[in-house]
Amino acid sequence: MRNSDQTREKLLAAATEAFWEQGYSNTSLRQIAQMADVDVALISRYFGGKLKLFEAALTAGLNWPELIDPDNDPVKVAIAKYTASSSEDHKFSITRMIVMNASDPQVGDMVRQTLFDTLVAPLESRMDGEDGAAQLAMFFSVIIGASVARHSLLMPGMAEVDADTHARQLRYLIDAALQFEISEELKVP
Amino acid sequence: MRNSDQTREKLLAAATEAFWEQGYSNTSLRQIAQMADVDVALISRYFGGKLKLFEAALTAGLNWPELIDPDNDPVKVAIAKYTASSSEDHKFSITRMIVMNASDPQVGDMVRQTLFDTLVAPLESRMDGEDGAAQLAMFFSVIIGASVARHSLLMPGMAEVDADTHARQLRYLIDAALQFEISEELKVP
DNA sequence: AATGTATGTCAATGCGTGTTGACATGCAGA
DNA sequence: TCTGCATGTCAACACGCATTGACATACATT
Repeated sequence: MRNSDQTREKLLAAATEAFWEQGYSNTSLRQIAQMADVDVALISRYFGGKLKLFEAALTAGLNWPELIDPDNDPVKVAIAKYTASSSEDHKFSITRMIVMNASDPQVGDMVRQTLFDTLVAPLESRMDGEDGAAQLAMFFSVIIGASVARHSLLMPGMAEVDADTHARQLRYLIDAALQFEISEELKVP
Repeated sequence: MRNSDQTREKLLAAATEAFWEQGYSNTSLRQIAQMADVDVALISRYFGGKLKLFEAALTAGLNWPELIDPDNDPVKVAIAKYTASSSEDHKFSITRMIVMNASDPQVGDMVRQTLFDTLVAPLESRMDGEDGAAQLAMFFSVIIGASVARHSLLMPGMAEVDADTHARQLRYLIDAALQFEISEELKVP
């Protein structure tokens, strides 16, 4: 039984898993085809090349749709999604995807732009005050740093702790970032 | 005039520049050889392959030697070195090198281990208290996140600000990280 | 000056990659 | 049943890569 839609889905699923786990340059079309149990040539036929397939897999794996939900507090949603995604299926962590591919000459720009469009821009309008932009940047800076330190670098003191403890660490740094004032120093009891 | 030491130095210099700027997989031996104006075959002869050359270039570009100077406050030195390296020659930022290559299947382990040996381990003994390990991890998490956000992702609110402003942002987050207590919430005036 | 070794040059090899075109086969409509 | 198109299969191509070995050349030692 021949079904082109099904094979396209199988290819996209395999590509999403491979690209999100290993990055763009470390994933070959032959590997994806083998995972999907489909001939390699069909990738170029159905998706038009590796770059297009990556583009499709990038948006397919993006699972932060609630971010643009206007009813939710975006920061809380971001924290919840991050901690959830990093504990169970860290595979599909957007920070991991970004950091992994940001320096790639072929897809770096695309990944950066996607990050900006889907994560930064929706939050940008909600930040107010003269330090809003800086706070937002520091917010993402904290999330990205924590993701790298915990999951990529396996930093002692952060990698081996349970999810709740890590959530506390993250929440602590996020709170600090969101209360940054350029003219004020941090005061702690 | 034939001089093997000089060509080795030329190769190592070119390799250091290329590897630190583009990462391991995105740098070819042919490019390095061309930069150094040396034949490609001499790389394998003198260094024993691409992996060994990268290892040499990794330690050659490591310019945080003061970290293990016992007379200096390690945290202050780290901050100073980071801000300095990130403003002028961000090319040789250790955080950039790590994030760029941490997910590489060939050199990821080596890079991670080097980070731990040269940066984390020397600081580990100086952290005290039950939250010392967590504070240290959060300290590096903040540094890495800031580096990525500012230089790799060009995050608005962090990338376009001058070095002094960024140093204030970084210092603010570092102070917060170093004062983390697992049982205490952050309080800000 | 002759010789031997260190250094440099060049070509080729084997491998993996993405992509393309020719051909085969299954399936639906006439 | 027969025809035509969609779908799948296979092989080949061109490219870039790291690595190796044979050969040439410069230099130092005798």
